[in-house]
Amino acid sequence: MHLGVRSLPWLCFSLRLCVFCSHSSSISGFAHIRGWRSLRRPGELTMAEKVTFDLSTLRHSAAHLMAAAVQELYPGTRFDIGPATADGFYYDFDTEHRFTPEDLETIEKKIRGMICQKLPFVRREFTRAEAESLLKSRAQTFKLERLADIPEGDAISFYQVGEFADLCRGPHVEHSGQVGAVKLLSIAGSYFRGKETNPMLQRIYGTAFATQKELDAYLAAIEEAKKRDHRKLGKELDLFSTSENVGPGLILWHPKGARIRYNIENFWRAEHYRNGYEMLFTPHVGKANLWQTSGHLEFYKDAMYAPMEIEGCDYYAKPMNCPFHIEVYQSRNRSYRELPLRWAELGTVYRFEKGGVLHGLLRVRGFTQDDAHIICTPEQIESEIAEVLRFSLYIWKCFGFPEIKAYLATRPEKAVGEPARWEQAQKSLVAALEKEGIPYEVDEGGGAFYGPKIDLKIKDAIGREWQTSTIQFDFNLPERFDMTYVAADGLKHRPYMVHRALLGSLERFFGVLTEHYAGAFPVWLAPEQIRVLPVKEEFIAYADQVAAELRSDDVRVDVDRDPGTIGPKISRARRDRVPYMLVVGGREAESGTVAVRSRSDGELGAMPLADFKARLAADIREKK
RNA sequence: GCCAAUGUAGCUCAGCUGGUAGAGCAACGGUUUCGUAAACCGUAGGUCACCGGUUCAAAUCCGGUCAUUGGCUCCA
Repeated sequence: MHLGVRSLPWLCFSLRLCVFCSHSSSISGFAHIRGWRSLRRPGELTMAEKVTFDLSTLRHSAAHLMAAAVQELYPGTRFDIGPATADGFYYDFDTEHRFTPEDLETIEKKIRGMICQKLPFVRREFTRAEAESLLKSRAQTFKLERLADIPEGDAISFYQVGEFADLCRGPHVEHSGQVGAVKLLSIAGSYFRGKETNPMLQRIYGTAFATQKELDAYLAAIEEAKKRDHRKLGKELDLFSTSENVGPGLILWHPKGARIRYNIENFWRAEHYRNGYEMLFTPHVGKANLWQTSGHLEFYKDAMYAPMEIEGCDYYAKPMNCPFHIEVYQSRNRSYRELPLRWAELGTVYRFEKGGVLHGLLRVRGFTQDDAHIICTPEQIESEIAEVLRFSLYIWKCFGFPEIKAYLATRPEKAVGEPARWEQAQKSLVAALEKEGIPYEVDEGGGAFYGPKIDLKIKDAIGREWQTSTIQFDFNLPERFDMTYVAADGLKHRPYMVHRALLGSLERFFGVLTEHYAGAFPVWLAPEQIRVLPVKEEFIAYADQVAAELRSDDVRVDVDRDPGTIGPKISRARRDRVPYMLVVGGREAESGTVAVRSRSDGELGAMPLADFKARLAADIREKK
């Protein structure tokens, strides 16, 4: 009994099934019997086996197989949905049983069994009433809600594989053998329909590929990503930490991490000055009335650190820098002749993020924004945006991210500012994107309530995308703070204001950078650029001499003073991802040379120290 | 915040069904004097996240708290 239709636990409620069964045995190819549309029978699939399916179809089918396995192993489970995702699939279940990692293996085994059996995926259409009574009889409450979502007039279809039939639009592979290779990856909780007030379901994530080889490659990629995990590398390379005594989501930068950050910041500052920005410094806290005016207390109070009362006045740790920048603007009258103003600050802000969302450096409670505000006239806005885009691309190139994607986020339903201004702002964003020749996608309704924005995503060394830069129009704050400038007509006008962050948060960016370089920071950023390794204890003196000379050129250099052999020294330097090792012994001491070993190119042989310095200078200049 | 898992030496981890902790690396001391991916010997290091309970006895069982991890929700 290949189809298992007769023993259907919850589909078999109509005589039609019997009709189908008797016919299907004699029909090859597609069969249409009162709504049933069968696919080929398993024995006749020789041709179909060569058919390749869209990966997301295959994964969606894999999700059904997983659900089928779960239904069999844990009877009484209620099902929600099981779609394909970017790298795999999941299915949401509601069951008394709490899934454990061991269960994943059991379920996986069952799935493999079904794959071997080449069970067909069978589609059947129902009327709404039939579907409803079917789902009701099985107490599939979540499915009933999903059914109600299907618009009147749309087809209501079920797909069955093995013993499991699921309300589902499809499409699916023809039979389970085509699912290929499946791996279940993790268990997680997830709210029904993603709403916090709804019950929490158990979600199992997995992935599937047409072949085991592709699956293995994917799993290897996961392993590679794990090796690059900034939390692991941060510990291993002694870059940063958090402490229970300090508080979750608050980062302690260790000397080596701080060195890298300092290099990033210095570069950032120099480039900003070169590109017409000025720097501001503003306080970490401000009075409640400031946040009242800005609207933060109204919109984001829950996400702000609780106030501290000083002299009968509430002060809040800043969740944003903008109100302070606006206060600088408001410190005197402004003329159109001053505009545009481009004010930047590496401002550390504090946001009370919910405990469960914190993640290494990528999601924290205290972070430093590379924030800037551009205050300009409406006429200047387009060229200012274009300039920010050009500047961003340049910065990303310097940090080794040549591939950038842009997203234009437009007016959401709840928004401030007249639609005409939104229209105009969005138009200038598009014009700027086109002027810089940056391909972009439109994120309809994805803008902030106060204005449209462009988000940039960068692609790292192993192809992952990270959202970092954001360029946001703001119709809200200039109004709220009643910002004005005196124009040529002698009248007060409202300036345009743009928030923009390139690196985003320095903490987050540092995490991304660590993963991008797998901890092997390029010479210009590396906390320790050079390590001098004497081959014998007696050459430590010469090593010190070499180090001193490099240090006088502001090179970040250390000497491995361990009295041991050269092997372990090289091993340690490699472990610490030092870009250059200089091995020195009797030969080098005599000739005033260094034997250079590069992290990326291995042994380069002995060369005069001056030659090495030239090479190093070139690396730094080229940001290698 | 919600669901689940985890928390043992600086790091990576072992420690079964309860009988008051162990390895490797790192650190420190010594031996070795050595030329490109880890020499040898030794020493020290732990209120087993924290608090409470059960028990003659708790790293181990139970409850709570905190932190971390995988997700969900959120992300100005």
